[in-house]
Amino acid sequence: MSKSSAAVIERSSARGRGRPRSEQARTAILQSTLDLLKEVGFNELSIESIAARAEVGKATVYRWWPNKAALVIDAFVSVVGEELGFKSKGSVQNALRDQMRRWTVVFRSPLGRIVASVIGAGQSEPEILEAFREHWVEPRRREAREMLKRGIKNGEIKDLDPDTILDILYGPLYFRLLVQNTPLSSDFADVVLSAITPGLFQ
Amino acid sequence: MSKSSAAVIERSSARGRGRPRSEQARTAILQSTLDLLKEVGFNELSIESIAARAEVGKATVYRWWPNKAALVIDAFVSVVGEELGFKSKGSVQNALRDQMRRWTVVFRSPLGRIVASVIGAGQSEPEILEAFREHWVEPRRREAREMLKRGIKNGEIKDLDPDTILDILYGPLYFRLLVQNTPLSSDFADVVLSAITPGLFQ
Amino acid sequence: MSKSSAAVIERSSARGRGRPRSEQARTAILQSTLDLLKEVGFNELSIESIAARAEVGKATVYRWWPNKAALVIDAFVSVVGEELGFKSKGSVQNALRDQMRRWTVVFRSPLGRIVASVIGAGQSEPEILEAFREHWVEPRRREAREMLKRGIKNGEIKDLDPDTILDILYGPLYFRLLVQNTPLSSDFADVVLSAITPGLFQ
Amino acid sequence: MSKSSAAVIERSSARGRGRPRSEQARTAILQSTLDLLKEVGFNELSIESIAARAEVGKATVYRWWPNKAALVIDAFVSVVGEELGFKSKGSVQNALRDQMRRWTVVFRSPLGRIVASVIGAGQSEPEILEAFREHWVEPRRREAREMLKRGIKNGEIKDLDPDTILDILYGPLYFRLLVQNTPLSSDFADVVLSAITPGLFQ
DNA sequence: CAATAATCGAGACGGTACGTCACGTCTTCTT
DNA sequence: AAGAAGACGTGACGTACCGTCTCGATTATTG
Repeated sequence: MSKSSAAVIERSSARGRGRPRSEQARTAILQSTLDLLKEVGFNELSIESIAARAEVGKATVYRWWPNKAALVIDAFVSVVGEELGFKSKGSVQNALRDQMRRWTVVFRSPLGRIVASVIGAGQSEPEILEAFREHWVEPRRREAREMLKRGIKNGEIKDLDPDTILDILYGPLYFRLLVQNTPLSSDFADVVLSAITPGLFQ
Repeated sequence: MSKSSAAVIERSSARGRGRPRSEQARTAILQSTLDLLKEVGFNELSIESIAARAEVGKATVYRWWPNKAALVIDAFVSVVGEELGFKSKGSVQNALRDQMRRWTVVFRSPLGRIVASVIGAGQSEPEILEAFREHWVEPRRREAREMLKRGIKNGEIKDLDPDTILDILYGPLYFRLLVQNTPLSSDFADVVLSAITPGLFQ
Repeated sequence: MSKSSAAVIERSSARGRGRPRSEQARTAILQSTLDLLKEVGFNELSIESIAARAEVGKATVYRWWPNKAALVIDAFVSVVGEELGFKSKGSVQNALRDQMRRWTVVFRSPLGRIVASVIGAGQSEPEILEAFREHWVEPRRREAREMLKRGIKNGEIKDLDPDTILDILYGPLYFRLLVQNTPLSSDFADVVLSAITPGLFQ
Repeated sequence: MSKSSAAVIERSSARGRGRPRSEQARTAILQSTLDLLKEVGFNELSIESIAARAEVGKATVYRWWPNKAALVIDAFVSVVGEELGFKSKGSVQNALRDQMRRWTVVFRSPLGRIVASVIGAGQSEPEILEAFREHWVEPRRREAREMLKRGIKNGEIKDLDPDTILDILYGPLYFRLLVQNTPLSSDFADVVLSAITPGLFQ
């Protein structure tokens, strides 16, 4: 979390001569963005209101983020913690169940609405989607892929492409997050995993 | 197409005294909306540009649709054909495979981008999501549910909630449509179905 | 005065199809401009404040005037009455004295500060100066030139270029208006005319 | 040039402890100001662009000049040479003709545009006008006044207030400089002087 | 067949937010 | 202490659309 946005905005960077960037302004902007994102959603979110709430000049926002999309991504990334990693030490199956359940919790929280907003905004702005994949999907997939590969190697699960497996497992959760046809309960995670279990585990 | 917008705009059948609504204007507006939706996405879509392209007064748009969302929904609904119904007459499994494959084709077409735009826009505007479910998801689910119930009754598939099954089957397709991490090939439909088969079919 | 600004902004103009221009808005904008011009001067004058005071959208200002300069000129011209024409019916000499005296009065009034502002602004923006000459200098010169030509024809004054004569007569008044080294009294007009009399009248 | 800016900025002769003021920076700033004043005029002149062109920190400009007006005045004063003094040793009339001709040359030069800019800027900012009178008008008037008084005393010219005479003689030149209705030729100086001669010289 | 009435296009209206620019101030390191 | 660099909060710029409104013109039904 600490230097999360460094991935998007190159700070540090040789320490130039002028007045250094205000960390306070940066934090206030990201926080205001998150707050407003939750309150009004991406479409109604205006740079003007972000700057006003952060008590910051509009130009300071534009100095560091080229557009609303980049700012939203950065705010989003800055808040993405480690709470979604795999914690179970047991079988692959247990680890998956445990983590999928935790995702349903996250998806029901305000962070879930932000994730949905970001994917939604990404449908109009490719770079948002790109950043979403890079900063949200990929970091989680990296870990999951390793675990699945281990499972494949030790014969616990069938030899399928790990990314395909993950699309199948998490796709339904995203579907309910985004389409909201049915509430996203923890049970749903269990059902999805159970349904896939015979086809996945040997 | 005929009664498409009737769902949103209740046109009086009483046939008042004045000049009747111009069918040409209505069609041109919906078509311009679809075209621009494909070109620039929902966020960058402006009523101003729609009216200009349709060669129509802005007030004519506002007279018939209360906001951009309603217009997009109506345009979307007007273009949703019947081409996505179940056609196979064989087993449930074959019908599913056949239709899932056809969905990947649709999702790769311009209509796929529109579906994605509508879901995306729906993340900020609940009524768009509501309309998406009502006019897109539900009509297709109705048919699919019947088929699954038949499969359950005749013992071909396990006794699970049909909607849950459909979320599991189609969720991954929507995931790829929306997140675009991997191209949506027809093979993917087969893989999803295969993976779910042992857990679904008895 | 009534349709004075028509010279700058072409109104009337065949009566297009759309909603007609709001005369009320136009008047309020010109009046606000004059008021603010007197209060803060040309440099500190902002379109934003003009629009706010006129209770008008900023875009309405920009729709009709390309920039601050054009607006100031138009406001300026709209207030230029006929009070500066030649009224005396006697000799050319009497007419000149009478009018030069009246100019010193005008130059000491708020209108004088506006004239000075316009000339001042014109030093940075050529089109302001152009408009000043066209809408202020030239209309007055036309009349004066005729009178001088009559005086030359009937032998009252020497045969010099009328514009040169007028530059000599009015230049000193403008000098005091602009440089403000000495207050512009009516007496000064008399002194200038007296000094030039032996060289001008035969 | 040497003590030019002393009039505006009182530089301490006490020679404080720290790094002394950079003469190079001061010169570069004044030169950039003059250059840009010629190029874009007073209104479009920005401290930002002056500092950039002088390759100087913005704060360095603000440290020594309180505002744009003071800087322009200082730059203007720094460039005002002695080349406009009276050189002719003959009659007052010859001296005036000679000098007025030289003024038309100056007014057509870049310095003429600067003089015009300064007077123009002075219409919005009184201190500029004040400085213009003090540093430009008055030094020249001092000399001219003496000469006129001599002429009055020896009977060459009539007993009129010298400043009034000078306003009458130079007003028309300033008028053409500022209003630009007619090019400022040397001939014009002769015409003005000739026209005033019978009323001025005995 | 005229009168009435709702629609149409066009486009101006008061607004809001955009992204940019310069303001004058400040904070850092360098000279 | 002064310099350059450059970030800061502020506020106006000129533009694009918003959703509303007023026009003249058009096209129906109704008396």
